[in-house]
Amino acid sequence: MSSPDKVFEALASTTRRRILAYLSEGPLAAGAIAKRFDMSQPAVSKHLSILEAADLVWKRREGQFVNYGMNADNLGGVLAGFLQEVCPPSRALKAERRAEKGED
Amino acid sequence: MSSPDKVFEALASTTRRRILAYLSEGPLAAGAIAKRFDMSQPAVSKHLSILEAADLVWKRREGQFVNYGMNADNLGGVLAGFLQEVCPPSRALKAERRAEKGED
DNA sequence: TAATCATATAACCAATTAGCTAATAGGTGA
DNA sequence: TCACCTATTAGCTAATTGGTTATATGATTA
Repeated sequence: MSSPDKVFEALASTTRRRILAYLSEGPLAAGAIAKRFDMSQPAVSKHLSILEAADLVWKRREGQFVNYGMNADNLGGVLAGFLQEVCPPSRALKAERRAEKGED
Repeated sequence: MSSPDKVFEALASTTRRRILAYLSEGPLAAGAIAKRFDMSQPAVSKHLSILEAADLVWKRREGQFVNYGMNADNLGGVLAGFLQEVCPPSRALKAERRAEKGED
């Protein structure tokens, strides 16, 4: 149930995009994420809650810890949907393919 | 020379994403764009300059008019680049392909 | 040159954002 | 229960954003 509005708002912050990139390597507890960033732990917590509201990450309490992980499908879906809406189809898809080349 | 930072900042505004979608149908003069949106002409002008700074649109003066058009390649490139950086590759690309299906 | 049309810039305002520290809540284990 | 650790929420501030109206710039035409 994540609106494109929330996703793009979430992605507008460089810090949040870096958190996502960091999470792409695998799930982590909130504190472990905070340690990597040069800001207070509450600040990171707020960023995580914005990412969660956009459904870009999931969250699961495990004992004292709260683990976060990426929702890659949702991110890909929203961005691809936007590209489809906004790009003259042929050119847009070519650009994606160019970036894909060789992967997978 | 458009940084991802500027692109994501530009895309953070719903109004700007709507302007892009509108421009995807073809180039238009600033005034023609402004008429479609329920806000003042200066406000739209400012949005256009932010889109231009992110290199998401081009701008060309023609007589009294200033025409704007999309830079679809740059948009696609930045978003695809980000997906590559942030998504566990296999899943991310599958999501893009799902959205592409049938197009082109 | 003066009048007019199309855009952009300036100056301002209200609302939002991103950070901080301090306080609170949730969970573990002596 | 108490002490301790982890994480979130509250309350604050400074900076940024997105809009406004008024003014300035640039191009055309009489």
